Formats: sequence, C-alpha cells, structure tokens
Amino acid sequence: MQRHETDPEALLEIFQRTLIQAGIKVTHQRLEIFKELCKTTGHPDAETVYKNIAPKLPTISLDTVYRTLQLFAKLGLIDIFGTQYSRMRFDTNTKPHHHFICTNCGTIYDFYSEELSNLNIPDAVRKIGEIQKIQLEIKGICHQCANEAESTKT
Amino acid sequence: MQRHETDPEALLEIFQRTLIQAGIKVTHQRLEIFKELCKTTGHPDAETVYKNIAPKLPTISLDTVYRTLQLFAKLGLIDIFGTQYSRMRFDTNTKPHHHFICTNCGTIYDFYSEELSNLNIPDAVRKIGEIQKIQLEIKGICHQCANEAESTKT
DNA sequence: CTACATGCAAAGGGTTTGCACGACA
DNA sequence: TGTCGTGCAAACCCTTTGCATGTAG
Repeated sequence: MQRHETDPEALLEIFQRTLIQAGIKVTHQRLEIFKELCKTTGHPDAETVYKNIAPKLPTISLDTVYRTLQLFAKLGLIDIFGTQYSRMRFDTNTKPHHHFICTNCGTIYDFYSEELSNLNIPDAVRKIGEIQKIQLEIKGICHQCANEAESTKT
Repeated sequence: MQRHETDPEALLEIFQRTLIQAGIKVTHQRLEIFKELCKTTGHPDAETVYKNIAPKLPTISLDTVYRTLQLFAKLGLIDIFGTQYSRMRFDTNTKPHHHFICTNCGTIYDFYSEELSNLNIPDAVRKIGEIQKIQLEIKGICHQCANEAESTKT
C-alpha cells in the first residue's frame, strides 16, 4: 500500500520514522529540506530548495541539498525527475505517439493508440494553462533488459 | 497539417526541401545524421548517433552532431527530449497524479483524474516490457507565463 | 569564389565526490 | 564519545561556444 498523506504533521511523522528505521540521523538540514519540499508545489530543482532554506540554514551548501534529496529518494520519501537518463534524446517520429521509457537502459519506445490520443482532459488542467501536447508516459523495464538480467543470473 | 510520413525516401525528400527552403546547406554530415535518425528507434542520444555514423564519417565530431540536431529541431524535423529543463526536480507527492509541464518556465503542475488513472493500456505496450508507472504528461504554457508575456508586451 | 559549416579545444552549467571538521544519538 | 553528516573545493559529465580551416552552392 502506498502512502497518500497530505497532512503536514502526518508527513513529518512518517519522515522521522522512516529515517530512524533506516538508522539515519534526523538532522536540522534534513528536516528543513523535507519541510521545504512539503510546502512547495511545482517540483522545485535543487537550487530552488537551496535558496528557500538558506535564510533558515545560512551555512548549508548546495551539495548537501543534492545528497539529502538523493537520500530521500532512496528512502522512497520523494520522487526525482530528470537526472538518471537526462541526456538529450532525439527522434524523427512526428506522428502522435506515446512513450514507454525503460528505467533500466533509458531506451524510449514509441507506441500508438487512438483511444489514448483522444482522452478527456479534466477542466482542472485548463485552469493551469494552454495545452500544446498530450502524451502518455509509461515507465517500466523493457523485455530486453529483463532478459539480460535473467541470463546474467546464472 | 502535420507530417506523418514513414517512407524513408519521402522523409529524405522532405529533409532536403526543408533545408534548401531555409537556405541551409545539405552537407554530407547533415544527411548522414538525418538518415541515422530515421533508421533508429529508441530515441538515441547524441553520442549514440555519433558512434553510429562514425564509420561513414570518420572525422565528424560530437559537437557537430549536437549542432546539427539542434538545427533539425529548429526546422521542425525532429523532436528533442530532455535538455531545456533537464535540471533534476523533486517532489513529495506520492499520490497517483499526472503532470502539466510548462515549456516556458519548466514548472511541473500536478493534477488528478480518476479516469486518467485507470486507462486501457494497449497490448502492444505489454510486448515492450513490464509496466511500473503510468502518467499523463501534458506540455503547454502555464497561465502565469502567459500573463507575464502579456504584461511585458506593452 | 564566398559565405556558411565543420573540427578542434576549451569553457560552461548542473551534479557528484573526497576529505577533514562538526554535530547528532 | 564514536560515528555519521556536513561544508568546502575540486572533479565529472554532457553540452555549448570561439576560432581558424574546409567545403557546398
């Protein structure tokens, strides 16, 4: 079962418990970084987090923010977008299509579906902004990687 | 109207015409890079393209590949994923949700939809690999950016 | 022939790492 | 008090840029 909490206090408690269970110290920096993340919407980048907590922690450094965020991700407290396979990728496929992204090798597979290309978009989205492109993004492990893992087992 | 060609020759013709119309020279390098992209699936990164054409163009350099790919993207011949907002982004939202990504400021907005969280995934996808996570990714311009652009016009 | 494209090498920006000091349990 | 976490600075990787030479039209 997944955690679906939104209550700040509940989140903080989960945070503390998770760290303690993992034998990791609950430092001032880690606490502030986590609180900052809970507060923010818009999926901030490391520098934004850094700037926002700087008033409270004047001596913190950007690399601590990075290290802490990676730690949180390992503990399953947060999600990270972007780095693991953040190299630019290129393709000539200009037909409407969707993506299957292998989280192991980074390969992006295209697939097509008329149904998925004609989805009902909730009104909430129009309140956010003007839509240019809609794509389904499916993450998983491609069979090729799965097979390689299998054959390496031996 | 969008281009939906798959025939290699048709693609090459469009390629040549597009470059000529834009007053851009059809060099050996550009041609090979484009052909390589047409041939490949899996949205290669710059280095992969570079390695694949190296046998044909032993003196080509990686930066030419980058420059050429950016040029193609500007001309609308290809799509690029990843660089513009490739900084890592973090969030604590572990509820099932979808993303609206502003292509101007890079902000990621979350939205929710029960309907969209229970989509029919085509069988073709299962042939690619094991699914871990399904998210809709909507790209566009958020109202905040649109408003700022408006007020700057003056 | 001339302007544009390329190759080289070095710079740039975001992220990661090694090391010694500092702080939590 | 011992061990883990932090800050500093330098390294690292991918991508971009400046400049002189090469080449398509």
